[in-house]
Amino acid sequence: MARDRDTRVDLVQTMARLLRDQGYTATGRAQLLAECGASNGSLYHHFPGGMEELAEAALEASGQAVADALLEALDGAPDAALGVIRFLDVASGPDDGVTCLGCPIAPTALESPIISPRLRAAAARCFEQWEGLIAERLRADGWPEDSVAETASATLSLIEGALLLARVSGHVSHIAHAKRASVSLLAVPPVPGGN
Amino acid sequence: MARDRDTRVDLVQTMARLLRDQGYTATGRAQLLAECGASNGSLYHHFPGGMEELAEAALEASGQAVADALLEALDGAPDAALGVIRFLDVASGPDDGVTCLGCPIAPTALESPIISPRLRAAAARCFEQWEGLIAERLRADGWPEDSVAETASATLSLIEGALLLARVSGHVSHIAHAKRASVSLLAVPPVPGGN
DNA sequence: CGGTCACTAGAGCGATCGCTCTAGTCTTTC
DNA sequence: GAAAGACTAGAGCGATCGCTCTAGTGACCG
Repeated sequence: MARDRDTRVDLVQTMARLLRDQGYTATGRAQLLAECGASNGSLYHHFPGGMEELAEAALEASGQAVADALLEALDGAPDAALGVIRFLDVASGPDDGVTCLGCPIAPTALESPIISPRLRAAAARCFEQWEGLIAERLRADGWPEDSVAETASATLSLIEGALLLARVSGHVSHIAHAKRASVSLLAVPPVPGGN
Repeated sequence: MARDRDTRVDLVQTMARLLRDQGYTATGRAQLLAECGASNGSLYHHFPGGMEELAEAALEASGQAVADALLEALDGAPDAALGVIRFLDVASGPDDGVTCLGCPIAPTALESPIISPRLRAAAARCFEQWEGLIAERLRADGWPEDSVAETASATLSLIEGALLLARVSGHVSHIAHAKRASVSLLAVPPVPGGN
């Protein structure tokens, strides 16, 4: 059964990479099969639902990988802001000063609402999970409950936006700017009611 | 030649809407022509470069529309943070509590780097312009020059990320959270007048 | 009036799309 | 060794892709 696992994993990982680089619609079956060396029959054996089912599996795999990285970064940092900074170091990919891989979910997420409700839901689950991880850390740091969800949401927005801008513009500096912004965003929590 | 102008404008506006809703690759020629009632011949008369040229024109139109809204919001607000808040009110679209139209550039921008360098460049120009408008306002508010670009970048990241999350999740609350975050992000600059 | 030109309508092209289906090759199990 | 089942290879399907091309329409100008 080793052969089976390999092909299936190959399909998911290749699809995940293509979704990150160019989104769902732009990823044709022919390109996918060519790049991972699988055959058409294998694809429909492992994923009877076709491209959409494979894409969903790929989104889930990417989402979990990001969640793992985020959790590790947050756990290993003295406070949430430093955790976010550590995460962005990893998430922005190998730094060649120009290319930023960006979020593996966002491209598919943005085209999904009309194209495929199924993929939209999968993407939404990823974002929700990540936001939950950040919120959890804020709670552990003693943030007041009524500002936890709000701050976690804004932090994730900042991260996603920075990855988007960095990737499109080719300027990794957007990531650096987001890091510093996260410090002021995640400064010591204000007293409840101070707004 | 009013007829000419109308068809051309129709094409651009319909394309802009489709790009916002589903991105470039997912927008087929047939759908475009059906939704704006133009014929294939008209498309290639006005845009000899085909779908890609039309998409570039649509991105530019959308980008300018956003720039206009952003400038108006910033100009009419007492400080940058309130300007951003005003802008987000407009940019998130008519509020039905669920749907958020989102950024008209982002979907195409994210799939463009590999698909079409031309569209990537057009999208990058839009983001650059918007960031410039925010930076200008910060300068006018007396922000020290060495933090203007950085803060403008982070602010745009926050905006883009919030629009993304709101659209994918269907929770407009992400927009509200970004508004409050922009307040702490755009709090009074360190040393007014000093450098 | 006839000529010119901007514009539109839409048939038709080859290429590619996602997918189905059959035949074949493995590994496992008795 | 034979049967069974998991998996792969790849030909072929109808539909749709972006695009080219020709014919036709109507407004303007001499």
